[in-house]
Amino acid sequence: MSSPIKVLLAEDQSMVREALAALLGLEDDIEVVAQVARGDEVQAAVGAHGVDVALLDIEMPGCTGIEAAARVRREFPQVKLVVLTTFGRPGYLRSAMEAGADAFLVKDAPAAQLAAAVRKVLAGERVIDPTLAAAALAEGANPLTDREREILRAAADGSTNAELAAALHLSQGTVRNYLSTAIQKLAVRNRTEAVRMAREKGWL
Amino acid sequence: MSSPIKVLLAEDQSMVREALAALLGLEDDIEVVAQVARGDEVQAAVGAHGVDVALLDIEMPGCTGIEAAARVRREFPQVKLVVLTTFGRPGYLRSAMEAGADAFLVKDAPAAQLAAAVRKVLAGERVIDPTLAAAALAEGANPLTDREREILRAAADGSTNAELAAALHLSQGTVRNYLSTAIQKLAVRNRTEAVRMAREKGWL
DNA sequence: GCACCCGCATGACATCTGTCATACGGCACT
DNA sequence: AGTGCCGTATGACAGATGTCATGCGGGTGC
Repeated sequence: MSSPIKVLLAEDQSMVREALAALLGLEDDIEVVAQVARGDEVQAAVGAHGVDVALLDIEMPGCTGIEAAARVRREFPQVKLVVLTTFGRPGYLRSAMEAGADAFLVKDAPAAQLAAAVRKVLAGERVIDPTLAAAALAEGANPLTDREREILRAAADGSTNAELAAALHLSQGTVRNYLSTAIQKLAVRNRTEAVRMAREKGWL
Repeated sequence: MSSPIKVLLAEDQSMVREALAALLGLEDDIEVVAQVARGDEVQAAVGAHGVDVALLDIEMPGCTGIEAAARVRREFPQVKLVVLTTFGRPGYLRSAMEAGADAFLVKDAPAAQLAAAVRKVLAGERVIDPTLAAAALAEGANPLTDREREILRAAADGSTNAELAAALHLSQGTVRNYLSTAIQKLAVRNRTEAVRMAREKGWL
């Protein structure tokens, strides 16, 4: 074996992050050289430590792991990217792949797959749960327009049409039209269900 | 040192669970003797392994860690209970304490606190984040009645009044009345905000 | 150039939601 | 026995929400 694989860990919950570090630390050929708790610190840390593989959680403050992946891919194209997430949402998988991820793992997969994925991506392989890949292909692409997504996201907290209109500088009628088309595209019956559905699919 | 502290780990995401096990495994005086992925498997596992400390995540299939804690407390009063959660919701802390938990940790606390908490509860101490304890005391108890909570929970997925009425065998007007009083108690302006607020407080 | 989609807007209409007053039986506490 | 809260219910009303038709300007693709 030559020098160990240098890994960066990005995950906002300290306890989980450090636990994953402990797990990877058990492997002789892997060394966790950096840990960050925010998406917007990933890029700098990758640059500073000569990282081979970046392990990115999706849900993080600062920016999402997917956004972070895209940035690293642009600036350091040789760095391998593993996206790790709690939720196996097909839409997440799709965006992760579009951002240039080499592997996509869900946190309820067995722990052994983590180290295995690190080694595989370094060998040039891609690692994706086949079930999830099938689901992502089956459900097709996100049918929502940018505006519809924006409004759904803003409506998620229970804001009224009037508040949405004010926040997004739109007329109230326009807000209602967008919500209405989103509701139809998602085949649901009101904004609450629309938000739930979009979240579930990873389209939000 | 006598024999190591026997710990049970209950957490549904395998990767996180096994990572936490790796973390605790680094400690000489702690041994993870059992791992379960469901709340309803905790009780049996505690009985089968002569566990000293049970480490319970709240969000789990089967039953919640809090419910599991209450059951273990009833059947095995000498077992120490550490509740571990992603969300530092004051209402969760309150219910965990009422269920008989000895410690309450949030996952974004430093990893070192985990092993420390295990040792402390075994020594008879209680471990609670002081900030969270203050918040729990400041906000008072859950103001919602059983029925209100039940209806809020059912309304969370975007069901209409008619559906709620059918599901809960109530008249539509009654559903609206309950939602209305819940909305007022939570000082919000519609059901969506009410659900969000109740979730945030850990009252749902 | 012409279709087509997107973003934006208005107005009208039907339905859903939230509020309020009021009522009754049951239970708990005084 | 009286007071008060909870669960349940009804009816009426105002305001929010969802749908539909229609319109306009800008961009993209053929």
